[in-house]
Amino acid sequence: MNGWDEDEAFAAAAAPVPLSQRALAGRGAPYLDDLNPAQRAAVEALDGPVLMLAGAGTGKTKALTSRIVHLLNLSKARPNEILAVTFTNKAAREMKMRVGRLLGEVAEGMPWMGTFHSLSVKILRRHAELVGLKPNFTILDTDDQLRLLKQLISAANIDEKRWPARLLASLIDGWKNRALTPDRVPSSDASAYNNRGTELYEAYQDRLKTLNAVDFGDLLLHCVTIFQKHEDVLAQYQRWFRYILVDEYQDTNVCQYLWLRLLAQAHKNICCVGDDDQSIYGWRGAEVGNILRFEKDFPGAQVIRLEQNYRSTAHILAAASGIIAANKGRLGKTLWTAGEPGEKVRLIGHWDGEEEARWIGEEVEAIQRGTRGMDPIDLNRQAILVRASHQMRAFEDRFLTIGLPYRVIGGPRFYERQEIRDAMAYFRLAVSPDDDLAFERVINLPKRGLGDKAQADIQRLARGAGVSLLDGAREAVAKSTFGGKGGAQLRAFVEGVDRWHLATLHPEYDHIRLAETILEESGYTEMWQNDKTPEAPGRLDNLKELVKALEQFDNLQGFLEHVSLIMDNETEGAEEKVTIMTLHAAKGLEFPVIFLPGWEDGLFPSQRSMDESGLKGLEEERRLAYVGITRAEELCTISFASNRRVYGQWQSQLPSRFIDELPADHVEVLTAPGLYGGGYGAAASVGFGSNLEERVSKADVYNSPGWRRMQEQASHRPMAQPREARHMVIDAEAVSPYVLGDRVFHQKFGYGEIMAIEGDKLDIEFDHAGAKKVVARWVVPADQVDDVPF
DNA sequence: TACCTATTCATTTTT
DNA sequence: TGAATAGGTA
Repeated sequence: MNGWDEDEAFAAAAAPVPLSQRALAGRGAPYLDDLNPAQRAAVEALDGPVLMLAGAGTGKTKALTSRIVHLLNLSKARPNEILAVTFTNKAAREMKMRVGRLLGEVAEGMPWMGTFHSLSVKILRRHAELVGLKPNFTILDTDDQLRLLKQLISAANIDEKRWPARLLASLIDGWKNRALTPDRVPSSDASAYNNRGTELYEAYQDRLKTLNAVDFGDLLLHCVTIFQKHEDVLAQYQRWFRYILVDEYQDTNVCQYLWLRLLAQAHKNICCVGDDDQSIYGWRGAEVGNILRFEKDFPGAQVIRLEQNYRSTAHILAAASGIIAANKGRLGKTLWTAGEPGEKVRLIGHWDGEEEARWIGEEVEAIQRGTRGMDPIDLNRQAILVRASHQMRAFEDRFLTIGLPYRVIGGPRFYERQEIRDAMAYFRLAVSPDDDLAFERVINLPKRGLGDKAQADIQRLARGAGVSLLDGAREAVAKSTFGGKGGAQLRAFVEGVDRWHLATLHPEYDHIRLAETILEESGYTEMWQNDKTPEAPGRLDNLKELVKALEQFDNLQGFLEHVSLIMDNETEGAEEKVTIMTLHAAKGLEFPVIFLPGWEDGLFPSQRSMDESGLKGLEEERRLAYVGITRAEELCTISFASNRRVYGQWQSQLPSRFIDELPADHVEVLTAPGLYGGGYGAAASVGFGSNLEERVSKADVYNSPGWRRMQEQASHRPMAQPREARHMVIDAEAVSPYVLGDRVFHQKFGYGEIMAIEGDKLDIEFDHAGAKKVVARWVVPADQVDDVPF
């Protein structure tokens, strides 16, 4: 973005001239001048169906947002008549922001810009009764869903060991993704889940209705059901949404496709943006077919291709194009750039996974310092993208050892974390004491001496009387069903919930204070404070953050209403760190420097993917490779290891078949130290320049795990480890504040004892995490660990 | 009820 | 290898 156009737009909007006037005034639309011809075509083709095929890094968000602004500018639609759908909250936020910037106003006036799910909630709340729900239905997370299914499974006398609840859950999700209500599940699926899948699906839906709850899949499916069964309702929305825009169309599933098609039928002004080459969520129900079929589904559709890439160098683009060319049935696009050829994509093989992590760590540091005539690139602008999250560990271990700061993206999202869900269950109970799922979740958390048996008794009581579990518990307290400790604690629990609930009834209660009180009085905070596991402090931190998040809402109700859909996990500080994440998580992002490790057949492409989905699976993996490479702006390094520990077993690995698909002209092959003949001078030979030689001394090579292992293999007997360096204490007092035997605390590994000190590196035997080598500044003395007061 | 031990089984995860 | 879960035992 070069900025001047935005300033211009801002200035124009600051004047109190109506948009339509401005459009007519001839000054026109400055945002149009900043578009390339394809983008401009996509922005100006306002009417009728349009498919915008936007390759990676071709400025699709810019086109999309300009298009919205253009619609408004030409008075084609009022802000509330535009439906703009994204998959993620992040994308929705960004779109809002950028439209607002172009418009010079806050895009608050666009109520129908959001994710499929949030928009569906909005619609569903208005018509809940049409699918047998009350407007205040709760949205279950996957955890609740699973717990519910487990109950149904055991009620149906099915052995959950042979037929896991997860299996049923994914089955049901799959049906919902395909917009199949229980009565529509095809007979070909009848054998699913021991022939009882459909039956349990129906039971599950009944149970949800009773609980006045929906799962994520229902949000979309219920809307589709309403649209299909109630023409008048559908017609109302059809009329309302004059223009529809969809982002990431290649990721839509059948249900979302129907949702869109139904809504678009009246005006047929639907613009879908996507890239079939970046469809990587097939396993989650996304149908590439939706985008491939677009022209058939919407006759007369215009197809506009955005092919000029503004992100990556020519070599990187060529490598990516070379890979993706092997896929069949593409709509076809050719990315090009007006920019420099840049560095070739680098390819390097390593002896094993540790070696690979070690090498990447050194590269990251070298690039950070500036290497080979390249300007220094800070850590924030470098990323390592892996196929599966377990691959991250090798890098974490290595980076921890050398003290290279990193951040891991992915893992459980904030609101999916156990402690957050527990706390939310308490809040839910306070707001709606009848929430049985919430009750079940926290009744014995912290432990109140109310185990399975006690809970079953409460269940029976409640069901017998036709009341909620809380009331059942109340009954049990009144009748003194439980003696001793459990009985007293149950009383306290019931009284507590009553008290909290009462507090929420006050029109102007202090919800932040109440939340704190609840966590305090329930003993939940205390539970974690007493917890000695290394995660406990982090969990307390998360709880604090949760309470902080409450500030943005007026009350607990409002918070609960939105949190299941919008809680994001973006509390990353400004600190400089390398990013480690999965390829999936990287979609839509870009970094100057990208490392793509683990390109080995079976790992990437993943064996499982190929086993389960055959050629389709392989092609999706290939698209993943394409996504990975196209994340890189300047430097992309692909690597593989010959040996890797898989489930604790050493396995020799073959380079990924994708590697041979890379166009050789755009790839520079590096030779790793310690690999095959690479040990001696060859370490620095092939095209690598002298930097490596400077960095990796001979001793390093000889000490590298790969070298050692090679020696072992050659001699058929284990080689002595070079132990002396590991256990020698070098001037411990001078360098490190620690002494052998000191107890320390580490954010990730918890408490441990120092076994050896080498400079600023400590060998620590952790209580739970085992022996690790860690840089001193990552730990604190055990007695200085703050008790995180809540 | 709670803890300890044996067993099982391992992708990707926008909401 | 190790995390997660189920089942047995104190």
